[in-house]
Amino acid sequence: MTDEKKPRRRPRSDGQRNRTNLLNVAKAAFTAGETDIPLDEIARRAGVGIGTLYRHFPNRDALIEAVYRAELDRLADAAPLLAAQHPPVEALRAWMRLFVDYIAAKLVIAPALNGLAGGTGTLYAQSGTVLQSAIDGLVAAAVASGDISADIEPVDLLRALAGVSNYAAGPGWETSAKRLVDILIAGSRVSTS
Amino acid sequence: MTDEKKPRRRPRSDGQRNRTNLLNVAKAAFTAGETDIPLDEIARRAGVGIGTLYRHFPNRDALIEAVYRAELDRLADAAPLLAAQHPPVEALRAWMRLFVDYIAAKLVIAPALNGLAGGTGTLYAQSGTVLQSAIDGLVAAAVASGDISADIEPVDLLRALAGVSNYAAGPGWETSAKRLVDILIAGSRVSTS
DNA sequence: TTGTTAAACGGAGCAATCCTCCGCATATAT
DNA sequence: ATATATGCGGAGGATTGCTCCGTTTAACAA
Repeated sequence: MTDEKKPRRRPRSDGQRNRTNLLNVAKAAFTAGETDIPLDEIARRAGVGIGTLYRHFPNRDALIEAVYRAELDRLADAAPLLAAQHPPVEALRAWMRLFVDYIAAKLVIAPALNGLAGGTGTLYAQSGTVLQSAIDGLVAAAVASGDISADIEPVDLLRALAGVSNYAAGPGWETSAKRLVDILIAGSRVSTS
Repeated sequence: MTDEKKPRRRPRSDGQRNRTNLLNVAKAAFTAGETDIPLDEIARRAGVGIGTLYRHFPNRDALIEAVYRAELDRLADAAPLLAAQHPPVEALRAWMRLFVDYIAAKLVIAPALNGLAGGTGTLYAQSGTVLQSAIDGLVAAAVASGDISADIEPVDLLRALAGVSNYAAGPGWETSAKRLVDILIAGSRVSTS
């Protein structure tokens, strides 16, 4: 497997520009709830040909994943920052709330995302990792400080949060989601019984 | 709104039979992970014409919802049964575990289901109610017995469980899901701090 | 049993969408 | 200025969702 990268040339500037254009347009569309928008339409709005879209993103799922990944990376990056500013348990809570805020900010990538899950589930395996490591650190710190139980698996919390994004509809869902965060925190503490 | 039903005749037997046939075939296909199966194929496997499928279910989403609803009803029906057999908190825990089991039994209707959420979200509003009332009863009993906090909104727990179904992939997901149930129960108890 | 009628059936065909293919244009490097 | 690899663009084949309407058949009455 000689998998070496040989960048004989620098990547072309127009290519980069078109790529980010496509991502922005797609993100805007998905955010606006137009999850079933034809790909031709996305290409048109971005001012490129359909062929260009398909070169950058070989199929619909790849495009969705790319949009999704970009946002998740930003969310993941917030974790170490919060860890530096708050005591462990509060950092964890804050991050989970941030997760909720992301969904509230109409960055509802979840629905689009879930369409993929039906296929292989590989998307989660890939994209999940950045969130995974983000929350891993937060939980590890809280365990180390003796605040929450060592039995807690970070992925459990992630699953719960993911669920929120699906039910993210109807009035009052946001307060409900934040209550859930508190329940999760309370349930994760070292047993006081 | 004269919304009266005038069943001038009894429903035709072949109609009923074809309808259940379609539901069974669709359920089998979705369960097997073929969420993207063409509707023509479903009709073929059920031994009916495509037109028949579309009369019973006006579009793909309607078919998915019908499959989904049938399973959810069964899950909801289990709630009062469990309530009669266990103390309140344990009944709640048992029901939530049953929820997990349903997903484990490859009744993964969730992925298909989530595809719809992107649209209007009305599906959740409709189908969610049967689960809602099921868990409402369980929680109310647990609150009444003084075991869990009155602040708990049942829907919060439902959201979390729904999340599990999305992340239902990879080895060990099931134990993770059951751990989550325990966390939720622990977090819902009357605060001991 | 036989006739009548409303209900259900079935599949050809239209429209929309996904994605491929390949000749053309342009940015990069010499 | 020239060469060439990289990226662009859109026509078109294949697939799928859904509609429409003539034909078939089960339910009911006499």
